[in-house]
Amino acid sequence: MSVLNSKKFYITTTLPYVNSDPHIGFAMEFIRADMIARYKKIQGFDVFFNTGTDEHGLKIFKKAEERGISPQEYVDEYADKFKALIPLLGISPDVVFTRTTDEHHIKSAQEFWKLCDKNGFIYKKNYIINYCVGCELEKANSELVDGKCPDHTNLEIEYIDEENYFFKFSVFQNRLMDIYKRNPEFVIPNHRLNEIKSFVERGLNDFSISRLKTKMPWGIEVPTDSNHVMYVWFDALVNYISAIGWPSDMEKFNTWQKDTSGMVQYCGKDNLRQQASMWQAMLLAADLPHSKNIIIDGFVTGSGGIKMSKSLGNTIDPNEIVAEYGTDALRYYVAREIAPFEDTPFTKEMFKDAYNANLANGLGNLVSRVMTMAQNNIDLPVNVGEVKISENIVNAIEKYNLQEATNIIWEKIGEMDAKIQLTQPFKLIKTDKEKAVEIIKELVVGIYEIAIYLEAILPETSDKIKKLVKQNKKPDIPLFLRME
RNA sequence: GUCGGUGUAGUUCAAUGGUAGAACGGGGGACUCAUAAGCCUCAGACAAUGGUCCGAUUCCAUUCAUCGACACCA
Repeated sequence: MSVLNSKKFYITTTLPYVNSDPHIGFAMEFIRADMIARYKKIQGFDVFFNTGTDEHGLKIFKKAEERGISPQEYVDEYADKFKALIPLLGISPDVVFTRTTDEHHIKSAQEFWKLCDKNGFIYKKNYIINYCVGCELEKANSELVDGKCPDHTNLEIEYIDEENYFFKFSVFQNRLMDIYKRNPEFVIPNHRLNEIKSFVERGLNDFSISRLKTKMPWGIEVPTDSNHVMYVWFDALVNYISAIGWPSDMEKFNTWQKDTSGMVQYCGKDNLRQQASMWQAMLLAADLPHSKNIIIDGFVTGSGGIKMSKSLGNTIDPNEIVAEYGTDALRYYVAREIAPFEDTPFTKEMFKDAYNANLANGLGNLVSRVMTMAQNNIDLPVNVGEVKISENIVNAIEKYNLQEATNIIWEKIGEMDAKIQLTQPFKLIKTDKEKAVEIIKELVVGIYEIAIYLEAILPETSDKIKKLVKQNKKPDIPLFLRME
């Protein structure tokens, strides 16, 4: 199969850290990236779609220890849980799943380290660690309250002096600012670009990129020093290029990183700095091209914008939603009801309301009423012809604004319901059959168009509608049953 | 504390220096092809205070509320 001449597109999610079960925030990110990937495929691009799991680090090591299993057993179990999202969320089956424990990733991360080292951007220095004996964990300065661990205020923080490798982040300030200035769409939405600009503008500190192996054995060994393992940055972030063959298959790498004019990264707002500054500096350090777009999502919150947490009991489990409403219902909600780029509350109540109003009463009901009229009054399937995605939907998706795109589709659904009311083909059929059939045919073409528009958003539903049109048949069971 | 964002109907959002729009939810109506769905229709809002202006929801200031950044937490 020759793909030499077609356009290329590379999109990736962040790799979630596997210290807990998949949550709705990642499900949202995954679904959105999938919609963009599917859309690009429909537009004729060859698409590389990457996701995976971040599986190293002290927290995972400790959790495995607590459960008395090996870290590898622990991460295997979690990798499976995250892989299970692919069918659950209706993700393209050809998505590439990169684990940071994969052999090729480990090699890639080590080569990346060596290259940055060779280029003079890695050095060793002493690093003071805040260690809480109560948590048995290192603490960041920002995690401390009045110099103490908030969970163990009775204990003193121990300051441990150890040697770490550092990355010369500070020298990239101007070059990063340059990227931001030359690429006004580099970070989407714009206010997040401003945020990262002001962060970089204030000046950058080098960051620590290794840990002593004696304290944290669960990581990728630093290739130049077997006493150290890599800290998360030089491990997890490198997956974006290890996934596409760097450095073992440079032809593949060039296809997906250079011919695409850069990777598109989806991430949550808590990942802005890593993706938009640290990772970009790392790419510069390795003489690799920077990313094309970094799309920042808001958080899914509980009712009233309150942070979701297990203790508040306001978390949403994607498994539960899909079990009750189906994959496409969740995809619909993610695309249209959760604001792109901003925080949005998500409650089961809100979900049910949106489902009933727009999927059961809206799309599902429209397909039923149109196809019933078609089946009863037209002998052969309607010739629907060639349908292209409309211009305004294309524009919305180019801006990664799935809400705007789906709004356009639902406007069309509303217009079709209004048209049926206005033209009343179900009544006209008794007096002017020819005219009524003509209207019904137009309606069938209309829902076929909607099916085409929905291909990337609700693939399963899109297929169902196309099939019904081709068979000139009303659905045996409603597409989306009303929920009470 | 410093810097920045936001505050509009019950809810989620939109627009605008000059009668504030929508969707969902709620009330009413006529219809029946459809999942008691769809259509029509009614009610309902500019956080507070001051200022600029002929006129402010929109600009400015202050207050209150809320979110974020201020780095090595992923």
